[in-house]
Amino acid sequence: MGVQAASLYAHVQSKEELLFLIVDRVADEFVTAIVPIAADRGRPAAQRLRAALHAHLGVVARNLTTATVYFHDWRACDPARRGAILQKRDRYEGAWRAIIADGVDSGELGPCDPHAAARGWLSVANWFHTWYRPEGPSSPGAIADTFADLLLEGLISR
Amino acid sequence: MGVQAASLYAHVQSKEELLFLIVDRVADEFVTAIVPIAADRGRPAAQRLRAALHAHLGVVARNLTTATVYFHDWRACDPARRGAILQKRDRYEGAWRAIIADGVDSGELGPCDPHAAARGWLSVANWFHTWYRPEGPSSPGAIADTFADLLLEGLISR
DNA sequence: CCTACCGATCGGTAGG
DNA sequence: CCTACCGATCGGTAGG
Repeated sequence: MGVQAASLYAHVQSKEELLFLIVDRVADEFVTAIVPIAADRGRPAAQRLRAALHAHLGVVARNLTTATVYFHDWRACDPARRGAILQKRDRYEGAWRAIIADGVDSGELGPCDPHAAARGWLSVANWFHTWYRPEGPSSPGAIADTFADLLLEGLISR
Repeated sequence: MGVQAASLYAHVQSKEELLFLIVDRVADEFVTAIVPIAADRGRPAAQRLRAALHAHLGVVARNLTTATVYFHDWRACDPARRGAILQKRDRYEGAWRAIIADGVDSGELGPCDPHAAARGWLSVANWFHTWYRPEGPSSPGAIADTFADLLLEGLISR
């Protein structure tokens, strides 16, 4: 940022608060991005899952540095702040589970444990930041489509 | 380890060397675990992928602490050692891609980009260490089966 | 937002 | 493997 390290303390009380401000902002971006998709219960679950993956990879791609801090260092927050982050993460992951549960209830998706299935989608989504490079050949949107196809249709030929 | 921090320097030259010894050992475990599966080209690709996921989650579950260091901190190695780690990782991920390519060639798996498909499987595999707890209700083997089903058959009802 | 500074911790060494 | 120690870095404060 072109600023002396000591100057940061005019803006934050401690290094730990700075970490929390970064991590909490990313957590909010994830929640904000999925809220409209979670609310759109009339739409087919497959489309909503695809949209959620698009949204997630978009948040990561637009905030690659801070998203990496979010995934890497949220555990380093003090217990109270970590609790606030965990609540937002739980809300976010709950939205994924609810979308899958909707699809299972309607028969659109095969019978499955929404918790386990959401974990699969979130694994792909959360691992993304470790390998995505903006200068690479594929856009986050194209990558989201590729993985949505894999997770919806599977690998087995038919 | 019940030892003074300074005493470690009787065994390692630097903190960086200690990091490398941990990370390199985990990298070797991954490679060793997949070699026989990669070599077993007569077997259906779906079975080999399932076995590879079993093997991967087993390595992580049996080395939860060091595997976490592996995923979290391999980038902190100095460039030369980081290169050695990357070579092992590339060899490991190449084995996954080869299994998928075998399945695509034989028609057992649908037409797909083995690179992208392997990335999906490896995302699930590599994210595992962030949430797995040995005292939890599911064994690594059961978890591997659940995810293998999801990735092979997909979520869509049929 | 910078300079000057402080105490604590950290990576590492010497000597036993 | 421990004690005693060293220089450098780190988180943070005071004063401007």
